[in-house]
This record gives sequence, C-alpha cells and structure tokens, in this order.
Amino acid sequence: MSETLKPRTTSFLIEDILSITESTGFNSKQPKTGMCPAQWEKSESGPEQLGAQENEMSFGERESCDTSYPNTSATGSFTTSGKQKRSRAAFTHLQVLELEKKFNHQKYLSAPERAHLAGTLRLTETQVKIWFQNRRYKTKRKQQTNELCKDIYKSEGLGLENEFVRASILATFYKTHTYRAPNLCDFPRLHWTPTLW
DNA sequence: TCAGTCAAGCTGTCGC
DNA sequence: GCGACAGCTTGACTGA
Repeated sequence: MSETLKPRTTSFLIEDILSITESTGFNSKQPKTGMCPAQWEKSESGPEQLGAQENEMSFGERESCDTSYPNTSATGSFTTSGKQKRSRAAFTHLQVLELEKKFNHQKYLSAPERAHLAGTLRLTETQVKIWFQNRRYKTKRKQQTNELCKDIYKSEGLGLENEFVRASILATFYKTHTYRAPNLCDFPRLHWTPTLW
C-alpha cells in the first residue's frame, strides 16, 4: 500500500506515547484483560524493562499463568438460541507492547514480516493483520478528532463563536463519529453538552 | 447499570 | 478470484 499517514507532530508523538501507555496499561492501576498477576507484577517496573522480562519468562511459564495466551480460537460457548457466541481474544501486555513497537516503526507489514511477528508473539497472522488494521483506523480517528477540535479552537480565536459555525463543525464531527467520540477529554475547554450532540 | 474499550465481523474497493 | 485494505459495526468484557 502506498498510503502514508500525515506527518507526525511532536504533540502527536506524545499523544501516541500516551495512548501506548493507556493501551498497555502502564499508567493504570489495574492489569488489563489477558495479563496474569505474575506478568503484571513483572511489568510494573516499566515498559523499558519489559523486553528483558519477556525473555526471562519462559513460554511455559507464561502459558501456565496467562489464561488467554492468546485466546485465539473462535470456539466459544453457545447462546440459548443455538448461535455460537463470539469470543474476543484479549492480547497480553507483552503482545500489545510488541505490536505497538512495531506499529510505531511501520504502519504496514509485509506478509513475511507479519508471519514473523505472529510467530514471535504466538498469534495468528490474521490476528496481527486485524490488529494493524484496527490500530490504523484508531490512529486516523484520533487524528480526525484532533483536527476538528482544533478547528473549533480556531473559530473561537477568530471570534467566530456564533452557533452556526460551531454547529457546522460539530455536524462534520458528528458525521465522522456517529457512534462514539474518542478522546474528548483531551479538550476540556469544549463543553460537550447533550445539546451540542 | 452503563459507558468505554477493543478484537473480530462485515461490506465495498483496489491491485494483481 | 484472491488478498489486503478502509470504514464502520458488533459483541464480549471491564471499571466506575
């Protein structure tokens, strides 16, 4: 694919780092799904030491403590209607960290690279592919949110605070985020009242 | 209980 | 036709 993402600004890089810490749970108090307590304890010392820790922890050790390592199979239980329940694999912190590292380095993977990464992380190639797809979409959505919110700031700066301008920007925003509005907390000056929505 | 997160599902498009 | 992609959407899961 020839698509290139927009140049990354400093703030965007910082945001990326923040989002990495968010998604990997390093800034949170609780271990996220898929990470066993032993792994969480080991990772608490920080992301920079995680690589070494991963090496220290054998796969056997990991598998024995990590109940979702990884929960790759689509075999789930059945609902009362006889329909198979969709299962959602929860990747481990280490898996996510490695995926994030790779993603920060390159947004697209070739087939051999994907296969290698999948093998390393004990995921299927499809899982790696889907993870990268979702990650790109997430990045793009975040970028769109930032740009639209900047537009609102700009309109305020130019004294264009009339309701019509705000409404049209928000209408665009609403169109691109019909079902959810991520990262709005990044813009505390905006009043996301129900009327705006 | 409810809102947020995220892996996976679905659909349409594109290049080969 | 096939595989990979974008752009959503769904549904399982979680924390507040």
